[in-house]
Amino acid sequence: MRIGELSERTGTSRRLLRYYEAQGLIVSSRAPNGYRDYDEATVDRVMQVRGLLDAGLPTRIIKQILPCLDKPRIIHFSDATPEMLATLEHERDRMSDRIECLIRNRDAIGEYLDAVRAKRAGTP
DNA sequence: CTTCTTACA
DNA sequence: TGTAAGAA
Repeated sequence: MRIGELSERTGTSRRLLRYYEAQGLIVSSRAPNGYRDYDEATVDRVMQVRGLLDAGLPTRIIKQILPCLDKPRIIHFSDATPEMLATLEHERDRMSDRIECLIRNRDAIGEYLDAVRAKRAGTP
């Protein structure tokens, strides 16, 4: 498929798709007309990348650990160098911190909402 | 019409 | 990351 379809199917702009490729996060072949050509698996790969990006990981880290997370949920511990393990542990901890931060803010918003509702229900 | 590359008030 | 521009 061409970049337009991949863009629609992944909800990612063409600009970003080309950027991901430049960063080595995804790959593509070229059609005779020069257009990028992606295979089905790329759709999942982009979702994979987006998930990692959304989790707060920088593209440079994703580039080096993506080979370890080829398929969703399945880890390739074959090429697990000590550096790689350290990086993964670090990122895992960062995710945990982020999760805690998110929970705090989510709860703060929840409390605010409850307070507003309580006031609205008490003084109509 | 779609994609490519390059560049930036 | 968006968008503009010129070419294919």
